Amino acid sequence: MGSAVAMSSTRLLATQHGIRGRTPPVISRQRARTEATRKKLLAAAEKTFARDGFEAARLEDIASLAGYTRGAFYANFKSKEDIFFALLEQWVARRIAEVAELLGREETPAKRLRALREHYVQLAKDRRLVLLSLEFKLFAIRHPEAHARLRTRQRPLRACGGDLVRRIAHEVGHDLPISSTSAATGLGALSNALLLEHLVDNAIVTDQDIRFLLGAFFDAILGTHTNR
Amino acid sequence: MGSAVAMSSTRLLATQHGIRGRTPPVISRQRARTEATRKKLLAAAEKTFARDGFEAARLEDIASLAGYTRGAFYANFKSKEDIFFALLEQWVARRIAEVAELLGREETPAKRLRALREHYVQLAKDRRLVLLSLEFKLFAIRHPEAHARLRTRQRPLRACGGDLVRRIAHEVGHDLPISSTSAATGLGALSNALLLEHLVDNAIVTDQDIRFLLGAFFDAILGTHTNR
DNA sequence: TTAATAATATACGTGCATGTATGTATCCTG
DNA sequence: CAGGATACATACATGCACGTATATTATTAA
Repeated sequence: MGSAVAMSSTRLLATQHGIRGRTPPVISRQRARTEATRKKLLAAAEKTFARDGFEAARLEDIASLAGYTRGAFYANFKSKEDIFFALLEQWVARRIAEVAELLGREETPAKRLRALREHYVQLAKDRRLVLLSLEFKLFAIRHPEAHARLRTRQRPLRACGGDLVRRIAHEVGHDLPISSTSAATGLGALSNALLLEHLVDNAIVTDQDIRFLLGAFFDAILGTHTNR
Repeated sequence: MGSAVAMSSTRLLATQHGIRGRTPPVISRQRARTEATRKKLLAAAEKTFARDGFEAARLEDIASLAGYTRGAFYANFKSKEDIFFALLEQWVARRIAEVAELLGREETPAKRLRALREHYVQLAKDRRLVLLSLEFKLFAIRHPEAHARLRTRQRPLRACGGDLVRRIAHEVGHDLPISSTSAATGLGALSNALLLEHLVDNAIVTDQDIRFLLGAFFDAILGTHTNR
């Protein structure tokens, strides 16, 4: 909708023609529609993969959850693997943005350190996030031909998290005893694993347990000794 | 083959009759055969589930890996779920035995503490173990109707690990800041998670990283400060 | 408004893993 | 050694998710 502006030129061809009162939108409605359904399909795939796992997930479910049939799916993606990889890219991009945002939010180094600590605790509350990242990892391990590709996509995220940890550790004058990337990966790994245990048996691993264990691990790695 | 002999008393019926020189085997050869194939099938299932995951695993593969066809499978198990649960029980029993064994091996409390520490490091080297326990957990999370059942089977193992940790911590005079069960579960969780990360990208999480991170976590929880 | 093109739905064919039914060999009883 | 039972294999039926081919609806251009 948007009565907005300027000749459509769907792609390269800027078809000049007598301008009139109502100028066509820059982006054709068709393209907008396509992108919208792609997003809906990706969102639906995210939910479905997290709920059922990659193997058990049915394209039918993904499409219908997005409000379409399988026809729409195949118009946008080649296969289940295809949308899986597309999801991974979206995922990595989002999480990198999230990390960057975290760095800029707090003012003082001490506050940033606390924010990072809290970040890992919060990470352990996002069920979808844990299950999805598990699917990515399991897929990589079990599909040698896709392993390299998945690893390559994941690495920027690892590096990004590692940078964050290194920077914050450096700010508070602490030397990491291992590579910052491993440290960040380790923290994320524990966070994921604890939520998983919590989901399996929340009577054995409680929310407080998670908070405590993650905090202890964080302090052990970043050499800080905050309250508690 | 086996020129052996005589009365099998397959189950309860101790058919008394004139005893002869060679006393018969208590277990009939048939039962022995059955148990042998069950074991082979379970071993094959263990490999297959770890390699492909529960969903992708095919009964055909399990059977053939064990040296049989699907006929033998269905003679011993009702379905894929059935062997999955059977595997879980075997698994829990074995790991509990393993933990008990660990406790009795070392002499002094200090040695036992070190052995426990090393135990978690070694845990992070068993690929099949990690992938299988992941499958169990994911299955529990994703199948509400089976969740309670799986949780019930897992709990003795958790309790057992918790006891071990508590006992050893107590021996060296340390008070655990959280429940011993959570502590043990947390340690196991980190161990699993780190191996998983290592399998995904062994350039980012190296063997030394795993050893260091696990050690740091262990010391943070059990309050010890051993060398490196 | 109409013709052309893109987006999505419907219909159809196919493969594959499951489960069952039946056949065959091995083992036990007497 | 014969008849019956048990362990396993082979053959068959079914269902289900996938992928493709075709039809229908929405959008754009003239």
